[in-house]
Amino acid sequence: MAVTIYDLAKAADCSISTVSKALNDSYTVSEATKEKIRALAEELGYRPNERARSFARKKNGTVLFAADLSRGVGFENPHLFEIVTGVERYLDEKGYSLTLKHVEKTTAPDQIRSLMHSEQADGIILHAGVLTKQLATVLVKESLPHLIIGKPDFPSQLSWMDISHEAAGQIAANYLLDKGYRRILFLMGDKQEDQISARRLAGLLAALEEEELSIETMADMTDYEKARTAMEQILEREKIPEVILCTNNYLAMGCMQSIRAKGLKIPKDIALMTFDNYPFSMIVQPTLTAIEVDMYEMGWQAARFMLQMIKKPNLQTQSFCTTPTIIEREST
Amino acid sequence: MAVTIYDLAKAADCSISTVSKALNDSYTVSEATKEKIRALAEELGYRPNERARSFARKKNGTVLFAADLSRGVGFENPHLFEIVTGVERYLDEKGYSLTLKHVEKTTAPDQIRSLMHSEQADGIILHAGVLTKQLATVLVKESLPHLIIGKPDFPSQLSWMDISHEAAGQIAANYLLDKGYRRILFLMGDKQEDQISARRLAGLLAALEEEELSIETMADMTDYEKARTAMEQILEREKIPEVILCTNNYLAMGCMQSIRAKGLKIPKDIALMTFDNYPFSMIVQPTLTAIEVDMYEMGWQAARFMLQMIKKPNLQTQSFCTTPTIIEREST
DNA sequence: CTGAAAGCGCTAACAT
DNA sequence: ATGTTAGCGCTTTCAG
Repeated sequence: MAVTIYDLAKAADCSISTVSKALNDSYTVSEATKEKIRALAEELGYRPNERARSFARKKNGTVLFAADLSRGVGFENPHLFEIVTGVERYLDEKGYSLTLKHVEKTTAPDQIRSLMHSEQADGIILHAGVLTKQLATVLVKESLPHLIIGKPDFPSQLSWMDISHEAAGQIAANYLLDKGYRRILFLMGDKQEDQISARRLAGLLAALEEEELSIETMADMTDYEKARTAMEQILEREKIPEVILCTNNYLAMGCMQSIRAKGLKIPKDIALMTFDNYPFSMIVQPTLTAIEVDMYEMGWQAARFMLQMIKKPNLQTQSFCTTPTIIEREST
Repeated sequence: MAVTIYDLAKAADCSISTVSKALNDSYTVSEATKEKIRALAEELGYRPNERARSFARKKNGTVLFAADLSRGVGFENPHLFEIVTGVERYLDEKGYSLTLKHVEKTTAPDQIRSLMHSEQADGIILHAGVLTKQLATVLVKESLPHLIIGKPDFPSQLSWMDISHEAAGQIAANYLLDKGYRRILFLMGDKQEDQISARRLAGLLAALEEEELSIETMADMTDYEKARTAMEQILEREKIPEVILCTNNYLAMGCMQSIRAKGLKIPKDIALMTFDNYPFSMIVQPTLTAIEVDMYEMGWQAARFMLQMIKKPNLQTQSFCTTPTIIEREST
């Protein structure tokens, strides 16, 4: 049997409460006995039983991270795991644990209510992908400590956190302006689906308007191949853009293909820049200048807020995390 | 306050032990009272307190997944998270939870000993990347329920699980032979570091030897650019290979670049195939035939073994998971 | 088939 | 500064 607080008390010739207090560094215990008990604990290899601890304290020291963890998500959405990583690291630093949980959009409200009521965790961070109004109601009404990753697309009392894609757009525009680029073409994603591109564009426009400049855009660039053929046509123009800004690496790759095929040099003849530092902006030739959004950092911040909310349950957080940074490379 | 087993007992006019048994579907309780209690539980919105449960049962229903979760790992190692996903899904199905934990190679032995002794989890799945002999000793000596993801590179009594890269090699070779390809060139990774390529080669050779064929290899293809330039030279030959097999998508991308630049057609003039269905084998033109290793499936299996070992602590598992499959596309 | 009672190992009033 | 004691909410013998 593992050594318990009783064994320690016996060995230290004191009561279990003194041991408990000593180990929890209570100020009502003399430094001398604390020392003694700590030494003894070390010697006997005592490890407090976390189960008993959670039970007595009525909290777990655990936060839940809930998202749709369907097969393939590791590949399709590495961002998600970068966030998870940041969350875990912060929690770990503060003595908390991270429990990862798959939930599905349709069943999430019940699942989450159940998980929280059964007190498996002290709070929950959840990906906006599984959020519904119904779930929002549960979260708010039952005042469950929560934080949504991603801004909900409906008004609510929810606590959430999101990357400022607008800021990313501004940063990108300012960088390009500084570099002397004026004729900019922005390749965006699906017109309906891709809200992120739209928000980036808003940021780009905000920055460019200050200089009374405009920007050309092409939407519905949903994959590599579309970008490649679009780029082919663009290069047929008499006057080509000075720089192509892509909303993701795949599009950038498509552009690069066409630019090369045409025999043009990057960045001499035309520059190329992309949002997201992933997956190949650093491995292609030339390496691509990219606007990176630091998902790890966002996870870290999210965890920080989460713990604050666990401590102050009436706290509400609604904020943008402005973490985009430029990684300057050879393509601009 | 949340509704407890006492409230239920009062409502059902019976003792708490009967309630407990009813809810745990014990056969010593009549079907009638079970029904009554279940209905009442539903009605009152009773959720057993998991903390109390774990405490009383002396187990958590939690398994730990430990790996090095440094910043960037979500991007650099999506495989890892695909495994995690598979693990979580299996555990969830069996009523278990997954706790994700960052550990570092150097401190892992202490961290893990501490985690397990404090009974935060019933078992631990850990990534071979953080495994050391010292840790192996801890795991074995203290007979902690564990499973290593990846075959340890030293002999031990550890339980582990790994993808059969040899099988993947064989599968690849057989596919190519069936397709009628004979002159095969295999682009491998770093000669020292990349054990996986070596194991794939072993499988390739095994299959080819049966047909008394050989294979050409080029090692130290550590990135896109190396593959691109290597490919340029290869295409200068009088007699070029019939098919290029790459150990990862980046190399394939490099090859593709050169093949196109030379004006050759894939697969008419030269075929291309790659290990790993990621990240761009499906988005390039032509789409690439790939040997996919199903990491999700491996995670799933790993979780299955883990639960077995939790139930039978003296069980040992050392096995290869043969999950590679061919995804045939346009490039061959 | 049901109930009484003894924990599970620790925390946190409260008393000394 | 230290000790006593009553839980935390549930499971699990053991009687009945």
